[in-house]
Amino acid sequence: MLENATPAQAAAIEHRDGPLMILAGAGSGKTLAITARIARLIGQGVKPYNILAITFTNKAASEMRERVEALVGKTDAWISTFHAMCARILRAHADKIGFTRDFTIYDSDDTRACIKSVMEEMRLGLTTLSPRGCAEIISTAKRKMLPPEQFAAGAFGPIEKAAAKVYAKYEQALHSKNCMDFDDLLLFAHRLLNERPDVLRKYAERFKYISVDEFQDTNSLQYMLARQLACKHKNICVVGDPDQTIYTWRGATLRNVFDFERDFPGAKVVLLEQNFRSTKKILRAASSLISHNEERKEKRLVTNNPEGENIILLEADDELAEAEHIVRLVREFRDEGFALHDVAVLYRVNAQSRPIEEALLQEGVPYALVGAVEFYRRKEIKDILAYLRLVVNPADIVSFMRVVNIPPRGIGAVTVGKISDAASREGITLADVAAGKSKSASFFPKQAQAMKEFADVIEKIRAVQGKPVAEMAMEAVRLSGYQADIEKNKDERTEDRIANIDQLINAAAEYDRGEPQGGLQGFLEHVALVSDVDQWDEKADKVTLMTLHSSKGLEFPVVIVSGLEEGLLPHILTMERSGDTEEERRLCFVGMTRAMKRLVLTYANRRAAAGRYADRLPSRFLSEIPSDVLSMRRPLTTRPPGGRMFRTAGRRDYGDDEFADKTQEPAQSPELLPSDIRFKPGERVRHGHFGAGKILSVQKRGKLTHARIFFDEAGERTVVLEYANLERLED
DNA sequence: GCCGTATAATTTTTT
DNA sequence: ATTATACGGC
Repeated sequence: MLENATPAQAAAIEHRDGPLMILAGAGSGKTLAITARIARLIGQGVKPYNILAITFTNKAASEMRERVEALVGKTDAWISTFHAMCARILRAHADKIGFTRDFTIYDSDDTRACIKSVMEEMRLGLTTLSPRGCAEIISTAKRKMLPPEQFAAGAFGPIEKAAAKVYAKYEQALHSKNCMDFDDLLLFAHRLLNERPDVLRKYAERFKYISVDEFQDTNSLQYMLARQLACKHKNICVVGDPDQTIYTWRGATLRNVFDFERDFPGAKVVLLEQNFRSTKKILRAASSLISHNEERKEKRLVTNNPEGENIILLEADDELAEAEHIVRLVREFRDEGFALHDVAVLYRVNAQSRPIEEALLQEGVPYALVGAVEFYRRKEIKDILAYLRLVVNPADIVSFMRVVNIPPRGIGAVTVGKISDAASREGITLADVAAGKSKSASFFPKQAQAMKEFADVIEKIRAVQGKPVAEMAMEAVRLSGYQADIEKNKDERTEDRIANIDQLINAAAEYDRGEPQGGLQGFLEHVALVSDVDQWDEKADKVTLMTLHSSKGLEFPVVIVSGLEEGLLPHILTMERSGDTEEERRLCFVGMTRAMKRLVLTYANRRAAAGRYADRLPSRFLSEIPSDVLSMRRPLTTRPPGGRMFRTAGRRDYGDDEFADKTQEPAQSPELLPSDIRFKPGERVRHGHFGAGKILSVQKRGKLTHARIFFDEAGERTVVLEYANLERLED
């Protein structure tokens, strides 16, 4: 490998001891260099056990592992993301920070759900603060390592003050339920290493050689972790390209790059400036674009590659036409001799994939969608996983709330409220309350029965623990009633849902094969951190579709960057602050520099957003590319404005409805009604959900009795006395 | 009290 | 267009 390396690459690969920073331009072979260096260290007698390599994604981690193992054979080196590494360390030492080793990891959806339920419990008006916004504020605070009290002290304005209160309650909720969110993984790992010298010593001594890839996209907490781990041997190698910083919205900061030289005096700095990937024209276009960033250190990027073809600039009427022309171009490239797997279509937002998918489907061109609605976040997948998570951690409140009434078993919002009240009042888990262990709560017999059945389902799945995870997953699908529910309520999504569940079981079986010792706990962690099935097969002959963000670190002979429009790239939500626009430019730069031989840029004059069409202007980034490397390609065909060639979405069948109605059973009336519904106006009562109030009026309506009640906190409401289970209060 | 339907609100990128 | 919430029915 050294034979073919440039002097700069060789310097990076041959560097052995002491801190090293590789500033590597796009396509300069940085991943190759870092992999070669690790392989060389092992070849020189360094034990893989003493090596830690941090990558940005799990995919990158498994690729690096494959490359290293291809060179030196199977290894027990740690090659993973920061988050996976932290989870591994924390599992081993969970007791030292007040958790147990089977803690649950919340992804961003779980986190939001948890914050939402905390806010509801606090009866906080959702008008000032959305759960989403609150989650964002809390995450930012955590990344700055501000605990709730400190954040509260510095909170400014009503929104931050409210968020600070939620933050404190949320932390409590997570901790008491043995759960952690993504930020906690980093935070607690840092705290553990900081407060326990014995633990720090163990890892700092073990990891004699550390490398961090995509260093430009690490946040300060991650950098601190890396520094802690490198404190003993100081053999840390960081690799990055400031021009490819595209995750500042997640806390990434270039300060790490500047701090590195300060924190590791005498660090060797290697610049990789030769590009081995792209043609001269592609590189000229990308360089010209990125030179428009003002907060940037000038960096050269040169190549000995051929001049290459011009970049195709494609204008389309709307996103449907854009998609059709993309498909047409794909066929042209195939006729030129490119394989389908040579082609990638990149876009700013996942929603852009849909018209492109439809066009590819229409023309019978196979494609692979990377990312998108991540597999493990699909509804039915999360439902099944929630059952499995409850087996491992019965206190997991988010999973409990998620599936306690999925499939519907007659446990609604009010009952759920009672369950969570009882749980926090008595200090027992939600699952305990469902199993009937609460002393203080009272439920209708129907609800109590349903809860018991739910608790039994969890117990029955637990009984299969120890068997392969795939079998447990199958049991969960069956025992939960999910399978029966899907078979009963058939609709147009049924096939998809069944396919997804099959895929989940496949993924579990694959996990069982790869990690026979991992168990359910290991599988759930894998799922929480991996976010997508590692199914993207580069060898399969398919066009690849993915976001610009996910394309980082990859390369393709042919790249089509779509949607170069003002408001989309740069994205509208980033256009207010100029710094953010610079990040969008870097994002565009990342996309363009994925291309080896051919590059296509596309934009549409109109695009549907939120169901409505809006006119679009070409992106400012297009004007920053020299026109002599561009070839304009106008649409070959046009169609009437707004006209659609084929649309299947939104189609509805009404014909079957009346037959469906006949097969439906009549709704069952509750088998038991509270005996005493004789309330009169003026009486004070207590309601399970709305609290205390005064009856204004009572009115018989058919078989049921409606009462108008003024509640002290909830205001005026109408309730049905037969169902409301009111408690009479003395004046 | 739960459930189905009508209405309103919402759109970035990912560990 | 899709998804969360509000409302009314039983």
